[in-house]
Amino acid sequence: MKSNETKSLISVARLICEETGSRLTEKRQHVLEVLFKLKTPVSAYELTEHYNAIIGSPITPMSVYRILEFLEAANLVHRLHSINKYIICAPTFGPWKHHPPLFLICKSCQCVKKVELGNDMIKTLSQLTQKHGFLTTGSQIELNSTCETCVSETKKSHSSGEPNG
Amino acid sequence: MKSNETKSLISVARLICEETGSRLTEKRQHVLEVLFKLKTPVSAYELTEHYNAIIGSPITPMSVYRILEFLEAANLVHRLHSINKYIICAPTFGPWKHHPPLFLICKSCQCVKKVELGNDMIKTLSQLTQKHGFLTTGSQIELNSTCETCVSETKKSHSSGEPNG
DNA sequence: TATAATTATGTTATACTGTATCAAAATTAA
DNA sequence: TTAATTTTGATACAGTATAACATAATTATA
Repeated sequence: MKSNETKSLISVARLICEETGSRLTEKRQHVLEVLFKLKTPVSAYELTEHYNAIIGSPITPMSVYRILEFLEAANLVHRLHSINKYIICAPTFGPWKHHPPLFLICKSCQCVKKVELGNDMIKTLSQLTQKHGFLTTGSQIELNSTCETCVSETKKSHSSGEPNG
Repeated sequence: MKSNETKSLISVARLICEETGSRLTEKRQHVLEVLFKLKTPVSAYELTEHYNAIIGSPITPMSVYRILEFLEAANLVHRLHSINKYIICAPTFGPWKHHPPLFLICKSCQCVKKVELGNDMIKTLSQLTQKHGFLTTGSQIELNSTCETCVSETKKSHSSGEPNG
């Protein structure tokens, strides 16, 4: 039993595919659904495991890579280069042909937060990239840092004086 | 015969290491020198090949990884997460403990441009990351896009109507 | 409808990337 | 000199990504 959210996701995805003359096959749908359920970013191999656990018919990493490539090109999935993982990207997250969001990625626990940039920020960034000979559209920004949780945990283990072994 | 630039690089690196009580060993020096010569970002394995080609004594990827980790912690080498590559970072490029630069990376040819951000830009970004529970210091920003050269080359091959096979 | 062309997936193999582990060597501290 | 620490050597292996070719499914064309 699919949720309404999932149904809407699939129908939007189908529209996007039809626009470009490509097909939203069953496997591609399933990959989207699995990513939608997970919400959190996963590697292609992790996705393969989840797929095989959730969906009836099995899939190989090779197919997953191909499907991810397709979905990424269709702006339905986003690839986080810094951590080699994938997350669902539309329609809940929305496309960003002209307004790339900022992805905050924790170096330690690899949690991710998507942040919308303000208009002036976008403008400044666009000017900067153009000035240096890079395309603005289709760009994606990843900021690698450390999240509060990981910072406080590091502090704890340091201040408590517990041994590392 | 080492250039003056290389000599100054090494002496600065030595100072940084001495500050933290660590050692700038021969291998570490060599890795720095190879990266300095290359200027362009390389993977750990590519670096290994260059090292073995340039330097007399051979090195294994395992050692290269360890040395890169060390040099990165010392702010002498920068790791570009998005493309899993390393570039020299000091003293020519300078450290950025509190003012992370923006790295423009071409998805197609993987060329890299380092861009200094203005003070207001830094400020806005810092506020944004803090607001979302991420650390500001030690962060690094990578923007994946396409460089002008690759854009025009794509256009050329498309407009000329030449077949893809 | 039959045939050809295109697209998508199956399957296997393999290359590339990164880390764990333990041993040996080199350096520093006592 | 001995002990502790740091660095490197060497091997194995886990994880990531792609190449290549075969088969199946879909679409286009006669």
